[in-house]
Formats: sequence, structure tokens, C-alpha cells
Amino acid sequence: MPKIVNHEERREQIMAAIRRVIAHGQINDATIRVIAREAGCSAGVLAHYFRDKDEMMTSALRWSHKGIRARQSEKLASLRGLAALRELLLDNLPLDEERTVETRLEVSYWSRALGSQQILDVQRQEAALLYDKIRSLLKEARDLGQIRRDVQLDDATEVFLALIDGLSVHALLYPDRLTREMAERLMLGELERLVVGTSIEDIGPSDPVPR
Amino acid sequence: MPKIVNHEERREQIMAAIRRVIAHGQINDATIRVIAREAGCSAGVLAHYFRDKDEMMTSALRWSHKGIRARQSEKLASLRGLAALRELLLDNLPLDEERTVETRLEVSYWSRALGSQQILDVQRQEAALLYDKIRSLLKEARDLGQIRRDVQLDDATEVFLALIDGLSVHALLYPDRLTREMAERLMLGELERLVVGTSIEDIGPSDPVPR
Amino acid sequence: MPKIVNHEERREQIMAAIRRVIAHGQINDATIRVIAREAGCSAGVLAHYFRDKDEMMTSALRWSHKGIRARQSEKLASLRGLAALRELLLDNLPLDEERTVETRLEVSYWSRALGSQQILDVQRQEAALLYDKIRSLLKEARDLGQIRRDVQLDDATEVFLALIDGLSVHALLYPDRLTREMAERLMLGELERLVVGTSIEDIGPSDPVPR
Amino acid sequence: MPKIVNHEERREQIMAAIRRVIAHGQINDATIRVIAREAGCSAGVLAHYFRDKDEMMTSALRWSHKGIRARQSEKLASLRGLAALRELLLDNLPLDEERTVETRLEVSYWSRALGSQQILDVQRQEAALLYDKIRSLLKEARDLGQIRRDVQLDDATEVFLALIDGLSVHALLYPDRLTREMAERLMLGELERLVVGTSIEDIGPSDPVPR
DNA sequence: CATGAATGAGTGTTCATTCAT
DNA sequence: TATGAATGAACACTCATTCAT
Repeated sequence: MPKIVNHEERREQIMAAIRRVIAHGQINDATIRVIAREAGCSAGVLAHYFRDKDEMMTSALRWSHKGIRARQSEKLASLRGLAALRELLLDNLPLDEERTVETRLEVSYWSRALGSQQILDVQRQEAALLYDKIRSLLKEARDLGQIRRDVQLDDATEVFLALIDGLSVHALLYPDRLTREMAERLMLGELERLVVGTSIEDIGPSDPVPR
Repeated sequence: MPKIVNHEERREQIMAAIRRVIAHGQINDATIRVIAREAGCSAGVLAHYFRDKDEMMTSALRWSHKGIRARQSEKLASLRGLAALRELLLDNLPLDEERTVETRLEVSYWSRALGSQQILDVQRQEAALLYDKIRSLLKEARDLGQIRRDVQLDDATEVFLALIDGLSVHALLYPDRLTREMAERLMLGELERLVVGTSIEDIGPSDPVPR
Repeated sequence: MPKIVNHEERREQIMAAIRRVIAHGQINDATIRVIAREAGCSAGVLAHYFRDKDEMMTSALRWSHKGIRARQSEKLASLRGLAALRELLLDNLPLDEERTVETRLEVSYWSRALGSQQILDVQRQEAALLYDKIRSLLKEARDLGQIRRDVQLDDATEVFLALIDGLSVHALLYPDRLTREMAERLMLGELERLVVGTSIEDIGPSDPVPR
Repeated sequence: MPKIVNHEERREQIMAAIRRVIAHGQINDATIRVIAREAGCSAGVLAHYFRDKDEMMTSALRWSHKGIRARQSEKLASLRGLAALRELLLDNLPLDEERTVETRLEVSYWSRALGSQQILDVQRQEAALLYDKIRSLLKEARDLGQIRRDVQLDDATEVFLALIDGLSVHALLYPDRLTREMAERLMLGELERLVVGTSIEDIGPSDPVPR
């Protein structure tokens, strides 16, 4: 029998290497050779696990999205409505190292998406999932009477999505101006505006996560 | 000093070529040869006007910023307070072809900024200018009694900056989801929230620009 | 000795795969991986049956020659002199799919022979066998009084060998110009020139093979 | 002004290098780096003169054909009919070093033609030119009463083409068996068969060229 | 100033081969 | 035996840069 290798596991090791490379520098640094060195293998081995570099990069993006979704699923598992929305919005900000890396990756791929339909599709699809999640949580919160009845779901969703990416890119590029604390506070402030009668603080502390 | 005029003119032709190249495809397509062809000159000539490619790309970014500032200066020349702020916020959205190209360029450079201190500095500096402008207009509007007294200037400025880039990147990548009209409406909606007693419509129509 | 039988059987499967690969495309397409896939086995297995790729390719050529010889032996088993020569000459032309594949293989290896003494030796050896066979059949035909007494055996043999490969390569590369029918007719015409007093048609029909 | 380089001259230098590389070894040895070294320049420079390697190889083949045609044009300039035909047939055999190199090149490309429509087209086109030339000279010779009235032009042309390539490939691969002298003699013998009443020797000596 | 030829490092990719399992 | 993972060199090609003209 041949050397037993978990194919998917190996792919993930390589995708993790891509992630680290992009996290350290810029996406253009992610060459086959650099990725291979970061993954601790030779350049040729990458060909066993990815058709070509495009698939490697696209897969790395999808894999990052998958990880984010898994974490958010867990975080939101026991939450509903406003509390869940609050967790989701904050989780999409680069408030710790892990999420900062995710944001770097995302921003890096935006520029690639401008020239690659495939990458654009991956991002569009993921953005649509986030859109749906936010919108459904907004609706749930409204149905639960946690936020104002007159909130326009579609508009509010778009604004939150814009704030997520806007605050994220600014916290990433200008961390001295927009600290993690400020980003979190501003996002919570926007959420509080929708809340009926009560202050956002009543929802509970952000960290640790309320359950 | 005709030489200097020609020199700068030639630089601008080249930077305009870079802009067009990035507008068509992605920033990685902007190679020396492609830029030279787009500028209608030979590849070697670029070396006379720029130290190296990094300076070329950085200069092209600065030049784009300069053009944006010039346009906004003109638009805001006869406006004060809320009306001026409104113009400024809308001008920073990709609501026409020209500004869409500017947004493409900006987003493209974000990914470069993650690996280049020089580009990062250029963007940080420009962001600081926009920050100051928005904040001072917010203050002016508040002093004029156009917006609520309790508006936190720094926080509101950050939120508007986040909305600018968040709505911009979404309008750029997902134009089917976030149309230009929606982006404009959502931005105006956020501004309206700050206005005292009156609706945003009272400020005047967006197009033509009120003077 | 069943192992040895299986071993040779496996070798033949692989060599048959090489033949099919070359038949489809060009000899440079015959990579280890492609051959393995065509043979329905893994790439590594080939190392068990051939020292290296050179031996694989050389063996495939030898195997093709062996097959051709076997077919011709059978065809000529009950023939003598002119009739046998006629069969042999026609069998060396790409007049059906099988022999077209053989010709593709042969022509492909010519170019390899220019850089590989080993392949050159294989081809030289096979060419010598064909030379001897043609010459001996010519002599037999002459001794039988079927062809003219003044035929120079060596010269005529060389001319037939040249016609075989010349007509073959042209029928292969330019089938629209030199059809199979023309190639067969021209070869028979050349043979007829040697025949005494009688027409080549007297020898008998070409298909089915006279016995 | 830039360094003045005769573009076509430089292309020819490179194509000559390709020719030499193939002449020394096999066509697969003709890699970009080897060709560049043989041409005495860096690998990158080849990109200035050829779109890609395919164009390089195809151009080298066309250039070889062009040289052959030029030589034959000169040789045949003052000849007609049988004498011209004789010169043409002999010129297409590898009877000296120059023509041996040409033959090596041609045989090498045959195998490429099996997988490249472009190369096949180049060869087919050249073969068609040679076909036309031989046929027209045969007709001229027949009209001049130099060869038999009953010669079938198309058939005879095909036979001569087959002999050219057949004798060439054998003289190339098996020079010990088929010497240059034999190849020449056999070709002349085939031509003599067509001549009326007279021996081929009456046409004149082969070298020097009769004028 | 302008040219474009030339360079050489670097790109993604392919491939024959080796080897632990 | 058989596997297929791994290697590392070689491949064609691209690119920013240099420089003689």
C-alpha cells in the first residue's frame, strides 16, 4: 500500500500555508515556491493537490470562508435575534489576530476579484450568505420586538454589510486611527440605534460571549 | 520652464495610462509594457519619468487622489455645512463611470498597501485628509444647527468613512445587489439620521448640485 | 513460471498503451502518467517492468516490430517468390488502420533515433531484417523466372525499401494527396516493372491474400 | 536612437541556431535555453523575435525550406526538362553536409507534424511546391521528347517524391548501408528508366552541374 | 530624451524518477 | 508487487530593469 495521506487534510495544510503567506505580506508574494516552503514541502507537490494556481488561490479563499462560517455557526448556535446579530456583526470585524488575518485575506482577494470571474463568484456567493444571515436575524429581532418595527430589513442589511467591510478595511490599514475597540464600539452603536426603548448594553457583554 | 511643464505633462499621460489599464482589468495587468503601449510610448521611456515601477504605481495613486480632491474642491466651493457634507459623501461613491474607475483603483491599491509601506502611507495620508474634511463639515453643520447637538464628531466621521468604502466596494463587486441608486440612497439615509427636525430632502436636490 | 508469463503480459499491456498514445497524438505526448492512465495502472508500476522511460520506449518499438513480423510471417507462410514479395511490400504500407498506427509509430521514432543510438540500433536491425527478406524474395522470384534476369538485387531492394518508407510517410502526412489506393497502386506498379512478359495482375488478386 | 538591429537578420541567426541544435542532436534538445546558448544570446531575447516557441520552430522550418528553394532555383536557372529534373531530384537527397542537415531537420519535423496542424501545414505546402515542380519538369521533358510519351505524370511524380524521402531517411539513418553514392545512383537509375532511346549518362555528368 | 534590444531572475507548470508503505 | 506521494530539475514564458545608441 502506498503512503497513506489524507488528501483533504493535505490540501488544508497547503491552504493554511497560503493563508499565512498572505497574512505576512501581500497576495502577490504567494508564489508556488513561497507557498511550498511555508507548507514545508517541495513546489512540485502542490500539483498533486491542485489543478493549477488559480484553483489553489480560489480554494484557499473558499476554505477561509468555510472556517469563518464554522466559527460563526458555533458562536450563534445558542443565540437568537438581537444577541445573535450582535455576535455576527462583531465576528465579522478584525478584532483579534485570527480575524485580522481573515480580513487581510479578504481584502487581498478583492483586488483579484476585479480580474477573475471565478474569485468574484466565490466572494459574491459568500457575501450573499452573509446578507441572508444578517437579514434573517434582523427580521427575527424585529419579530421578537427587540428592534424598531420601522426598520427596513434590506436597507439595514446593506448598511451593516457596508460597515463590516468599511470598518474592517480601515482597522486593517489604519489601526492607529481606528483601533479594534473603536471598531467594535462603532458597530455596536449602529446596532443600538435600531433597538427599541433600551440601550445596547442591556443585551449583554460582548466578551465573553453571552450564551 | 517649458521642459518642466512637458515633463509633468508626460508623467500625467503615463499615470493616466496606468489608470486606464487598471480600469480595464486588474492591477496585476499593469506591466511596464502594457502601460507603455497604453501611453503610446516605448517601454524604456517610462524610466525617464519614474525611478522604478513602484514609484510609477505610487505616483499614479497620488495623481488619482489629486484629481478627486480637485473635483471635490470645486463641487464644495460654494457649499457649507450639511449641503457640503452631503456632496462630499456622495462624491466618494462610485455613482458614475469616472468614480467607478477611481474606486477600482483604490480597491486595487488596498491589496498592494498590505505589502508596501509606501503605498500604505499614501493611502493613510489621503484618508486623513478625507477624515479631516468630513469632520470639519460635520462640525460646521452642527455649529450651524443643521444636525443634532449630540453627534459625536469623531465617531460619526469614522462611520461615514466606513460607509464610503463599504458601500463603494460592494457597489463595485456586486453591482447587481447594490446598485448606484441604492448606494446613494443608503448614504443619504445615514446622513439624514443626524439632521435636526427636518428631512434630508430639505437640504436640496442632489443633482444638480445646490449652490 | 506463471509469474514470468504475467510479467511479460503486463509489459505488453504497457507497450500496447504506448502504441495507442502515440497513435492518438505525437510521441512527445507519451509521458509516464499518460501511458499509465492508458494502461489502466498507476504511474509507479511502470518502474517495475521497465528500467526507465528510454527502455520503455525502445521496448515498445521492438514490440511493434515483433507484431509486424508475426503478421507478415503468417501472410507469407504459403507464398513464394513474386507473390510473397508482393504481399510483403503491400503489408509495409499503411493501407489499413492497424498499419497506419504502425507507420505513425515508426515515423515518430525516426526523429528519436536521430538522438538515441539505442533506438537507432533497433530500427537499423529491423530494417536489415526487412532488407534481407525483400532481397531473398527478389532472388527467389528471379530464380523462378518470375522477374527479369537483369534485376540488380541490392539496388532493387533499396528502391523498394525507399518506396515503402517514402510512400508510407506521404500517405500518413498527406492522405488527401496520396490515398491508400494510390500508394498500393504505385507500389504494385514498381513491382510490375520487374516482371517478365506478364502483367502484375497475373500474380493474383491482392485482397483476399492468395495462398 | 536605439541600438540598430536588423530584425530579420536576427531572426535568421536564431533560426540558424535552431538548425544547428537539431543537426547535432534531436529536435527535443532544441529548448529555449539551448537555442539561446547556441545563438550566443540570453534566453529572454528570443521572446523579442518570436511570439512563442511554436512560432520559433515553425519559422525555422519555413526558413529551411526557403533556403532549399533558393538553392534549387539557382541550380535550375539555366536548365530545362530532363537536366533540370535530374538536378532537382539529386538536390533533394542528403548528398553533402548541408543537405544532410536539411534532411535531419525535415525528418525531425515529421514527428512533430503528427501532433501539430501548423507544422503539418507548412510541410504539406512545401511538399505541394515540390510536387508541382517535379511534375512540370516531367511534363517539360516529355514535351521535349526526352522521356517516354507514356509516362504518367502524376504517378511518376509521386514515385519520385517517395524515393526522395525514402532514400533520404535511409541515407540519414543507415549511412553505412545506403551511402550517398548509392542514393545518387539509385535515384538516377529511376530517372533513366523514363528516358527514351538513350542512357541517363547522356544527360551529362552530375557534378559539376551541366549548364 | 527616446529607443528597444538585452538581460536574468522569477513565474507557473510538467515530468521522470524515487521511495515509504 | 503495487501504490501514489514526493522530489527537484527542467520547461516555456514574463517581467522590471539596464544600457548602448
